[in-house]
Amino acid sequence: MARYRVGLATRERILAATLAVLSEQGLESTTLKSITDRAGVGAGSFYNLFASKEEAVWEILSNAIAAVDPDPQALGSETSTDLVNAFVQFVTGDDAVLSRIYLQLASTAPTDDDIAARMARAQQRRVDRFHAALSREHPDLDDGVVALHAELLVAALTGLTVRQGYDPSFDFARHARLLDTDPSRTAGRMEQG
Amino acid sequence: MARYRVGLATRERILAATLAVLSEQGLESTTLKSITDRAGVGAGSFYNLFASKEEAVWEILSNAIAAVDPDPQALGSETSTDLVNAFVQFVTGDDAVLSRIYLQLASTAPTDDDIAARMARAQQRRVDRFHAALSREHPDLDDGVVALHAELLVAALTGLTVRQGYDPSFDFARHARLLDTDPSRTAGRMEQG
DNA sequence: GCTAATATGGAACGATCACTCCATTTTGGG
DNA sequence: CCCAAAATGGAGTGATCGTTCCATATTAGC
Repeated sequence: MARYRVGLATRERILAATLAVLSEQGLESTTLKSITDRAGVGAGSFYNLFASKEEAVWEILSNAIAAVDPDPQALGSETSTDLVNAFVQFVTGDDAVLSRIYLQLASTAPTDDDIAARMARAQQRRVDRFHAALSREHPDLDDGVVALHAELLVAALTGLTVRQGYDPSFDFARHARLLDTDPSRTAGRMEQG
Repeated sequence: MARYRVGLATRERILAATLAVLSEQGLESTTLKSITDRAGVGAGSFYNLFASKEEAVWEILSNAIAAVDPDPQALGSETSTDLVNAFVQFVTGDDAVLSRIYLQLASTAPTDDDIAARMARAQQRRVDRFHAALSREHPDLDDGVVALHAELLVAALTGLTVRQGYDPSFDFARHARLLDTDPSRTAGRMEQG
């Protein structure tokens, strides 16, 4: 759509405005008007560059999620602790509000199949990362056990994010770092149950 | 507001319709029109009985949350396993959709102080229950450790609920029942960290 | 510097929403 | 049976939303 230099520059300004509004006002208050006002741009310009409001929002969120990757090349050097710390960074770092928006989308997913599919993919990727790291740290354990423990770990981190959402004084990092990154005991419970 | 028999009956019909629409269509699609159409009632009748749409929705949600209580009189006889099972029932039982709506509200809470306060109270009550049960089961452990473990347990359950939201094939009950209800190892990690 | 492609702002559109207003009917205590 | 209070349906209100349309201005290849 954008072919002239001015157009590409405007596109960047709009994306920056979208990030700013999302961070400061949350998903619900991120209206087209709030974005275009912030960017100092008319609605016509916006729709000359984006197919829909959703497109701009997704572009920001995708970038935010990808940005918190401790090992972008997937070299297999990251530990489960690295991954927990990356998650803590995602939730408490500079763009913390985006993690809440991400969560908000996850909760509305059941209503929207498209969103549900995107969330499922992102979640699976994250669980796979934990799974791989845990396998490296505990090569002796059964793979099914490790996979399950990875699910439980990511779920706990997600749940702590929810908790943090309505109680800003909650010490997310402390709780996150106290989670169990050793699947051994989960293994014990599986045999028992 | 309602003083005649017909009015009270209409009130019940509206609440039943609200529950039905919430369950079948989710929070976002629960408009005033969808409620009144389902109840076979005009908007005027609705506002003769309820102050706002929110009032009806909250009445349904409060009931749903209260209904999944294993020990309503708080006699202190419930175990942590009872509480986990009650949570499983809340998420996978007949009114399962309500747990997703509950979660959806939790995620939008940061935007709305009133909702945030309600959610914080409900969450605290749940954590306290787990805390009390765990303390009964492990009277020897430090209270701070048990409190922290209760937080982690409820967070994990919440996270698994999110997971289930966008992947209906997820086996919530299995994962929930494999969570660690023994704070001992958490205690170990606290000393270490 | 000509010109077609692109960019721009903002009025206008149509849909949706929660809620109000009110003429009319129904209720039930005395 | 009376009649004030309560109940009722639904048209109407005003606000907000994403999106479209279009006249005008700017860009950049030639």
